[in-house]
Amino acid sequence: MIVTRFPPSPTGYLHIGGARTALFNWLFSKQQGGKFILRIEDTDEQRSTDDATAAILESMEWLGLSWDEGPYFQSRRYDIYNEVIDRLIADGQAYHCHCSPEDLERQRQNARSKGLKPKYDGTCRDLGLDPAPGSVVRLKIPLSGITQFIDLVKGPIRFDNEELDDLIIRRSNGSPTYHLAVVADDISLGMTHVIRGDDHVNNTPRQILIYKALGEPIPKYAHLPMILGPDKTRLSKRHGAMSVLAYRDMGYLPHALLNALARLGWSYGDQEKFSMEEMIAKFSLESVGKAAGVFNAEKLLDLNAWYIRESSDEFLAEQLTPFLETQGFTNLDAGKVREVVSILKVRSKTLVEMAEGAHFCLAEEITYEKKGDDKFLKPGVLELFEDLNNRLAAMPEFNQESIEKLFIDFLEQKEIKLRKLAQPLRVALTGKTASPGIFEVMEILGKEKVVERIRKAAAHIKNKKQDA
RNA sequence: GUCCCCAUCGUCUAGUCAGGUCCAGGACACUGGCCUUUCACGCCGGCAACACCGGUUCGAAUCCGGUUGGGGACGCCA
Repeated sequence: MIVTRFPPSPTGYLHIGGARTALFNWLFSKQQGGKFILRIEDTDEQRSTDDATAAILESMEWLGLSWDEGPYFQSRRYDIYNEVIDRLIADGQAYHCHCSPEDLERQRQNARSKGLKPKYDGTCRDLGLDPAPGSVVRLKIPLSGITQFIDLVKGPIRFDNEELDDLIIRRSNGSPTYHLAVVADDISLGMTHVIRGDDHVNNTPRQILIYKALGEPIPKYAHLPMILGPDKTRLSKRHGAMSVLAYRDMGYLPHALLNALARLGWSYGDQEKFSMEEMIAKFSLESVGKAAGVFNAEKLLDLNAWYIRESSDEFLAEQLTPFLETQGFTNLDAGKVREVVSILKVRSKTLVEMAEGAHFCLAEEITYEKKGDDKFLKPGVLELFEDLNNRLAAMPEFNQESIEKLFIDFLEQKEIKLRKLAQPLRVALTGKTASPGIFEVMEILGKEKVVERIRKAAAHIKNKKQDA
């Protein structure tokens, strides 16, 4: 059985790069009928926080990237790492090093000045030193030869062992370092596939060498291309909202984000939209591209609008509710929400936008947008409003069809075009110059509210006249 | 600096492994039009790319070499 994992370090929020890595691991394991493990890499006590861990779990749950095992916390697995390190020392594969951080800095400077790669010079490698305060444990890297692997997305990659130095596997404070912990965990959890960001390519030979020193089978590797900001540099905070939770709060549907992420680096012919089932069925590491790519926020927005349009009213009403609540609506009428959702979904790109669009229907009072007020609520419409309102008030049945019929007669009598009446009415009824169709708006509002709002608009116009 | 990786429209990409069907296809964005009670949706159209130079070949976006450009890594971070 194949086993994949997503191992974030809890030093910040889950951003879209990490989310994509998690998604690809998840897709691959689902497709192969394997197992997907979540592991929190919190060996850096200084920078790891519980808040970050919580945010990561929340993000994963919101995205629906469920894990089959874990979350494991590396900070609670030190016994495993220590056993591995001690074994390496006992086997002569690792040694105690007494060089100070200052020594190391000097060595790096030295190498750099000679135009070489900065690295440890191996001072303590063959000294047979005992542990001492401040000492670390290093792995013996072969002095020559090459280490190579076949990357499932990039193809064969090889490194000269001379490029590598004896990496530290146990810090002076006794804790294991990243490379050691990752390998020890991946061995103990039975990892078969390591799917991770491009930035780990250079780490791979070191990790392979740890497997070799341990005599353990080496997993398959797949390195995903980096996600870049619009300026083509590595994604970071200054590129704006990159946290998964920020997208949730901006009103994106998890499926839309997932779809956008999947298409960043992976493709399936010309297909742009995938249900989760399709994504799982069609995903393959082979069709992951090699080149780094820029995250296209506009495409995500378009995708989000599309998924909103395609979703059921029930689902959307449920998704929309938290947004309505943050906008101050309480005791929502579920039926009302569903109704307004159904006419709003074709014109909402995000749930935030949709919640704003729902105001006219859910709020008791509306306020007129200045632009619409000035342009359409003018004395010229007063008489139309009053006449129309009398007729509307007398309607026995108040639905789109009957309203439209009444309008046809009314417009004919007054000899005006619908557009002359619709815009002023729209402002009177919704406060805005853009809204769903005017008949839809009227039906959803109901006769009582419609009549009242038209009356208020008329009064408002008269007021303006007096002021002027 | 050293090593590793990469290179098709502004962006995401198809095509590259098995060279001709590609004067390069799709999507987003932008844009012209149609529809229309506004805003959207929808529909029709437009703009726009094989980084460069050599080589192999009857023929190269596709294969090879180099150049340039970009990204990544060089931590007692992960």
